Amino acid sequence: MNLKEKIKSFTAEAVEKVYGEKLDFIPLLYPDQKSFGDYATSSAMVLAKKLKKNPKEIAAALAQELGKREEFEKVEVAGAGFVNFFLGNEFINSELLNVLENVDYGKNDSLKGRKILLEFVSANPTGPLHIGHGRWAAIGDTLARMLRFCGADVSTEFYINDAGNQINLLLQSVAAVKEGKEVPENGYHGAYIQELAAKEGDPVELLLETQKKTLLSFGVDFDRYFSEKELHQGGKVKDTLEFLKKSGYGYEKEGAFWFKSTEFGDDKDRVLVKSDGEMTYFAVDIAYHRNKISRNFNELITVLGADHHGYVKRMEAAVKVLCREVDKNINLSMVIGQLVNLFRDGEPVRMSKRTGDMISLDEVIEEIGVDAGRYFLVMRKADTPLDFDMGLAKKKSDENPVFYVQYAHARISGILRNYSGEIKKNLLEIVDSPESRDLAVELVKFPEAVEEAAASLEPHRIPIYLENLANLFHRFYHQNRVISEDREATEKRILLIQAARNIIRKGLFLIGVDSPEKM
RNA sequence: GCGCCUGUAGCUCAGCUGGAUAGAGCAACAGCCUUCUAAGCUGUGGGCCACAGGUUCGAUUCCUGUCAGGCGCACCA
Repeated sequence: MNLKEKIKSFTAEAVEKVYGEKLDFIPLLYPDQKSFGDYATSSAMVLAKKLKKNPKEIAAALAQELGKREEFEKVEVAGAGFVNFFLGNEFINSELLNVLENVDYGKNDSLKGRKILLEFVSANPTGPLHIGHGRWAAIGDTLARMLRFCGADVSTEFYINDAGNQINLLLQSVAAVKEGKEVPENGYHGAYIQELAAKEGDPVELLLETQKKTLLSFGVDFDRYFSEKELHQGGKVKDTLEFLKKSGYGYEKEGAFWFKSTEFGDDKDRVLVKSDGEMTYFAVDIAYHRNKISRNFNELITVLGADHHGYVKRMEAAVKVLCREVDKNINLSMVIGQLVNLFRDGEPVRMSKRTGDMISLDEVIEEIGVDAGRYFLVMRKADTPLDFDMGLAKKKSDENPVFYVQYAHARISGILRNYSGEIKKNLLEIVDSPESRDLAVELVKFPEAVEEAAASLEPHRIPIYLENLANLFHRFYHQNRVISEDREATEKRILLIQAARNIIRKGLFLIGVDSPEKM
């Protein structure tokens, strides 16, 4: 159990002990002022209504009870009825020793038993990946790392749309170039089509290999690349349509076969088989999800570009129907990633889909590097559009947050290189100044920061945590000389910055960014 | 017209299932390197949290409406 959860349960116990009441939710927050402690709860205000008592009185009684816990130096009542918790140095110190001894501090089993299929990117193999795919890749891969860190069993998957209309258009476009003819109006026109035409082999395979290579160079690999073609070949799509028919959620109308998604809140029913006998993409995707479910996952997560969000409702509907077949309740979560606007030093970078002259993810990685790329693409909440300035990402200055965090790591590494000596760690009280305390408390909050980020599927919280941590380290560094004549102080500070380095490394690892020893 | 997302400092954004005087970075201004990396630190200025109602002891947070922007609304993928 992480510290936050622990304090919540302490509070719940105190409430029960003093008032015999059970609260279904304990609000626990980080106060915005230092004088209000490290954590605070407003439970007394919630209880006040229920018990028809003065919130301050309740808070006082709770504080009295909670003050007995050895984790706290003091527990105070403040304001209209807040209970403020101040962590004790002894407790902080003992937690720091855990950080030092356990390289995987923060690793937990809060999501143990959850078998998750995480699908992301899933680009059509009809062209090179662009910056948007980069965002889904960075978000998806970070999610996978976070969820695993919290004990979930995660399989990552890239669904290859290697069948259907778009593929035909691609093949026609390449063939046209080969024969020296005009590319069809609705075909693909990018420069890469020319390159493909000059090469031997299946254009789809070639493009897929290029995409895989791009992703690998971005530090993103998948447990499985799932081919749409295989679904068709195995007759799985037809089976699925059969099932839908039997389930009562499929019906024939005007020569087409429809899915009754309106039963589940969709705007209209959706066509699965067109009147010309062709299956829609949606039909095939239902078959894919049926396959996912048959593989015994108990949770499905899909990272989806905002340009496909119209698709959410119908897929949720489909999964509900599919669940009935196996008599299980499988949750489908969609993480919608808003689009990326690319800039170069404030000027928008033109992206023309029609001519295919889009700047590719490869070019972006080449220009700004993997670290800055991944960092920038996960640092914003997925549901806000991202303004990505390549000029800024390249800058090695304080405008650039990724360097700020990495620099903290490099600085610590530099100090540690300068120090050689034994440390008797169990004898020491590490926290010995306001700055060291602030830094230490932040380190101890790492587990709950990761757990909350994972539980809410919000990878952007990791960079935010790291920037805050790096800031606290830099402040500590300026106020407290680490290596000095004072041997005891030196040892304490070495331990503290070692702990900080462990956490920064782990945090950067979770977003797939390197931790340089030197910069 | 309908649906989803967004609207917080000059700019880019945080704000944890409703809580205390709304935060950070950048930009601006003023300081700090004979000391472990100045890619850093300290300080100052800067806000009707888009707007209007509602629920509540308490709303940036929840509900309704309005306005603005993004993205979707096919027997395309």
